[in-house]
Amino acid sequence: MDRKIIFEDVRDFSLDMTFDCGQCFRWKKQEDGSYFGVVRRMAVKVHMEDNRLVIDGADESNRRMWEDYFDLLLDYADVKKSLSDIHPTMKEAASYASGIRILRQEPFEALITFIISQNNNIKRIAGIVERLCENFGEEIAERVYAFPTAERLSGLSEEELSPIRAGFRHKYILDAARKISAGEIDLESLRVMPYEEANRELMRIKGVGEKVADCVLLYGLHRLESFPKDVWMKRAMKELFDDMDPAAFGEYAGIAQQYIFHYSRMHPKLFKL
DNA sequence: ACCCAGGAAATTC
DNA sequence: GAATTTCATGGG
Repeated sequence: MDRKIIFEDVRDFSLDMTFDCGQCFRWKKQEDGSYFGVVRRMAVKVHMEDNRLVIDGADESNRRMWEDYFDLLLDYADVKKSLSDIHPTMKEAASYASGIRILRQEPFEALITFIISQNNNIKRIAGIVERLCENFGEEIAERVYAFPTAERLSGLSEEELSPIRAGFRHKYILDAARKISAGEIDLESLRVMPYEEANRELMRIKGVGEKVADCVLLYGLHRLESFPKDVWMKRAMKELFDDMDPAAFGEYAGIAQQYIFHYSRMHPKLFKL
């Protein structure tokens, strides 16, 4: 346990909120309250000590990567302040979900996990993703698996995917893996592409519609202007924001979306009329 | 048994 | 082209 990275004075950050707000599916809470996760074939345990973020099992040489992953360079207090001015309910949601940060997940992982997310619930998504990694990801340590590569998945049949029990989504996963591994779609290029164009590019994959494409762009490519609208968000925008245009949230609409999503999901009674 | 879940494709109107 | 149905699976 001598390999560790410590980030000092980390504000506006809660591991519980960030890992449990539906943006990621592989971080697991441990008995001691820390979280265990795998990112880019690196397995680590993270916890907070006051305002220090501690990443156990990480090499100092990867400090920049982890800083990036947790989006520590963006001033979320500043973002929250400007978003809160836009709408009173936004202020309420941002205050409630104030510890959420948008992770920079791996694009391919975001693509596959959000394909799995369609017409599904978060608990079961996590189970399917876990089985996907155990069955087809490289074992990087004892009983610890990396997220499978596009190349590995592209060689599978629907039948071979059956142990993950994702049902009708198996063919979607295979189409995504094949288009990525063949280079037919280059996820990295989506970082700089005009938003609508990047969204359309992703929708060429079977099982990827506008909402899943929005999620991939937000969680995998850090396009913070993205505003995925699932059933919760549609309800929330209608009931709590009088159907206002999400574009009003501007360049950080994706962060607003995550605050609202978490706030809504934790207050389901708001929608029971 | 019925309904829903971070939707999208297929079908029908 | 817009509205509805279907698609696996599991939990409430």
